[in-house]
Amino acid sequence: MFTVTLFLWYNHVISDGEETFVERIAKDFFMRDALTVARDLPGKILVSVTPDGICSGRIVETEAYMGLGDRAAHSCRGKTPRTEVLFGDGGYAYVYLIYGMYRCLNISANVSGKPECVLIRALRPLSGTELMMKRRKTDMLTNLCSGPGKLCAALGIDRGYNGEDICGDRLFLCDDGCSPVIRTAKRVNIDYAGEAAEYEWRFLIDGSKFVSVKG
DNA sequence: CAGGCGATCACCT
DNA sequence: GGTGATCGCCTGT
Repeated sequence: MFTVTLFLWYNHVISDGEETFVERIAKDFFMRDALTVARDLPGKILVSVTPDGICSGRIVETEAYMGLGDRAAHSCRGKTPRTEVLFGDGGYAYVYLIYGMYRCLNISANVSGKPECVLIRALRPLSGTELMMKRRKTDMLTNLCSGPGKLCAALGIDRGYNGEDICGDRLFLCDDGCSPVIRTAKRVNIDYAGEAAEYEWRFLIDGSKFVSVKG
């Protein structure tokens, strides 16, 4: 199994005893349109640091939400208290409660005034799997982070993370040079969005066993 | 200020 | 494949 230990004071990981340097992803990565960011994120490593421990996983599935013209986007009808963070600069977490009991993690994209974001839909677990298994009450690796609600539970992300800097101390992303083959699909559970439901704005690592739903 | 509902998940058949 | 859980947010009165 691929195990990673992250040392926060250096930007490197140790993978199966071999040291590999990684780059922390900076704000400019997220200051681009959400479609570009959503396509570039699969393969990158998401890291969560909490008092209980450090968890990380490789992003294997994302969706782009394009704001004002996108009927599936929460921000399509303008600014509300909930969606306020989307109207700021890219690179901040948008975390909301869905179906009364689960949370979804998005990263705001593009510049201030363009309320776009990328939904993180699934991870391949890398480090901190024991902690994630404890939080999720399952020991099945392919079921640990295979959905937006699941990965938030696994990483300990609650609504206190809304507005959190995605290049910060509690939450950040790394690039270890992985450049997987990406395929597209329609976004999930947005049947209400009319024509926008047909757009192929979901991005997955081709062949990954860790995605949420096939499509 | 009340009512409807959702960018999901787990469990059932 | 079908459905119930569960609650904050948004909309329309």
